[in-house]
Amino acid sequence: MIEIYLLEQLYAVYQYETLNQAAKHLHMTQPTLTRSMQKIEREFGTPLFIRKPNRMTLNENGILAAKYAERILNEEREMMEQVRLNATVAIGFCAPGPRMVLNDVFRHGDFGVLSNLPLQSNALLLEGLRSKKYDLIVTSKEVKDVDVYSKELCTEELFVSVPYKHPYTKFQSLTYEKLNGTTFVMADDIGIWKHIVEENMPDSKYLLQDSIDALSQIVISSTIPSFASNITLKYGHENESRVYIPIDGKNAKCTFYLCCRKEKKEMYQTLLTQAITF
Amino acid sequence: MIEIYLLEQLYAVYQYETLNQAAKHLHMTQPTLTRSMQKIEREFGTPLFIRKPNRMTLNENGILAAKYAERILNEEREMMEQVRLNATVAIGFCAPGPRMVLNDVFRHGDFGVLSNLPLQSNALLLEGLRSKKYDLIVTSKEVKDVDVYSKELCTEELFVSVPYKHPYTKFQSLTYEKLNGTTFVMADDIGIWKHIVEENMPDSKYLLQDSIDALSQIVISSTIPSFASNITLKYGHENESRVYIPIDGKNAKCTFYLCCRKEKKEMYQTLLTQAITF
DNA sequence: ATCACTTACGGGTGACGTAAAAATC
DNA sequence: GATTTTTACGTCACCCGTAAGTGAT
Repeated sequence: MIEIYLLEQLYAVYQYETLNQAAKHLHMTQPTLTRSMQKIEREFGTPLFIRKPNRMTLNENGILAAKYAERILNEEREMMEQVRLNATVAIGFCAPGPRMVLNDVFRHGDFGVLSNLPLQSNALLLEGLRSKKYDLIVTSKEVKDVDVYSKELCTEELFVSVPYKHPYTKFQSLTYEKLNGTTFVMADDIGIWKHIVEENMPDSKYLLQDSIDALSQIVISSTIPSFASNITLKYGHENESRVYIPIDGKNAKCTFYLCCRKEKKEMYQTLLTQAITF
Repeated sequence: MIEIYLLEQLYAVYQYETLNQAAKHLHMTQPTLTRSMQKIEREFGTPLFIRKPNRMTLNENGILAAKYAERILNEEREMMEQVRLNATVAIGFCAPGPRMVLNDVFRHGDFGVLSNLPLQSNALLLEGLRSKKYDLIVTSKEVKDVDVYSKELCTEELFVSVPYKHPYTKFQSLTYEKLNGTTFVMADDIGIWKHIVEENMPDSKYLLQDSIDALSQIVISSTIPSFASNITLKYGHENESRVYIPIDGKNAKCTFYLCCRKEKKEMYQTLLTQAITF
């Protein structure tokens, strides 16, 4: 039995011609490769190299072995890809909050791999679910379609994030009316929430950030109010230098529903029940 | 990267359905398999089994992975076979002595694998060399064919082996004439030597043994004379309870020649020069 | 009680890196 | 002197077996 790691090393030596070069590409040292090549020869029970004091060349047999190695490595790569693909559950989201929830479920559970697709509107999600682009979708409204099984997943509640000395910190809670007109910094890609805040605070200005890193930087180093939620706070996006104030009113809450095609209900049964954490 | 040994174990679990059975066939313990299957799941990043307290079943994904594993294992087996085959040098011998010599050379040198073919007469060897059944042959006569390159390999000298108190032990050396009529125990498969001793000691009886083990047993536990040679003695077939007496005369020596087709002389150059040890 | 799997612990192999040597260019 | 391969040495990971534990039949 010749292990994959040896075949990988043999193939690298075949490709890069010297142990030195091969070692560089494999991110290891030459002596290790020397030993590996000796081991491979021992296991085949036949020499694969023509050895001269400072030159090592694959012989006819070594080239044959290297070509087999290439085939096997490709098969192995294909196996990894296909098995992972087969295990991937495509879930469409309308907001980043529920994505955090399910990411957490997938990380700790036994449901395979969650593919990371861009956020979409409820309508597009439902269309994608029907066309099997998605295995599951998370919508912000209950779906009453006969072909679709849906179940409440979680409720996200909006918070305003401000620095310690900000005037808002004297309130226990806030409302959209009070906040309307305030300038916020927020991520661009937050799905449904963008419409919600823009509709409820039409006079506010929103400094949209493409990258989460950029947003974090600005939140840390400025006094501009920002948004958070019970979900983002739970999953470690809480900032020590900020105070989080809940927003009252039913428009500041959003309940999400996890949906699948009815015929797949069985398949995702465990997931559908286990995912309920809020 | 999933190593071959893990794929082998996964495939065994697929075949034998329980860890218990698979472990038995793999000659290992269940806990080891448990850990291996956990490791494989970690490396794929997705579950491959449906786990119940005392039952583990491959899920759809696990079956897919197991089938890939089977393919890769077959490829690996094919690689081993083909590379070894490609490295095998088919050598035909007319006697076991030179085979020991070359076996030793192949064991310690870099010439690949020596295939173990039955002993043949010089004529059949030469025919086999021409028809490419053999890459090399070892004959007991120099070959003067124009297509064949031959080189002296070694000279084997015959000894008689007798127990310590045997009457022959008073002689420094013996001759065929003196020995003729003696009963010997000897291996059946000793090629040319069988003819040599039968011709030179026509009145002797030969207790032929098919297996080397049987011969050894008889040599150890009886007082029947037997044969040996400078070569068998060198390669560890010497017996503490026996005395070895050389046989005089040119018919008790045999010089062997290593031959290849002339066009292959280059290829076996190193071997041809390095093999000369007697 | 037996079976099937998992967890905990300890040991030995071996894969790796570092250092240094040998040999060629 | 630079490059390439090999050898020597020490370390750490990990693969394995033993023993004990959990849960189901």
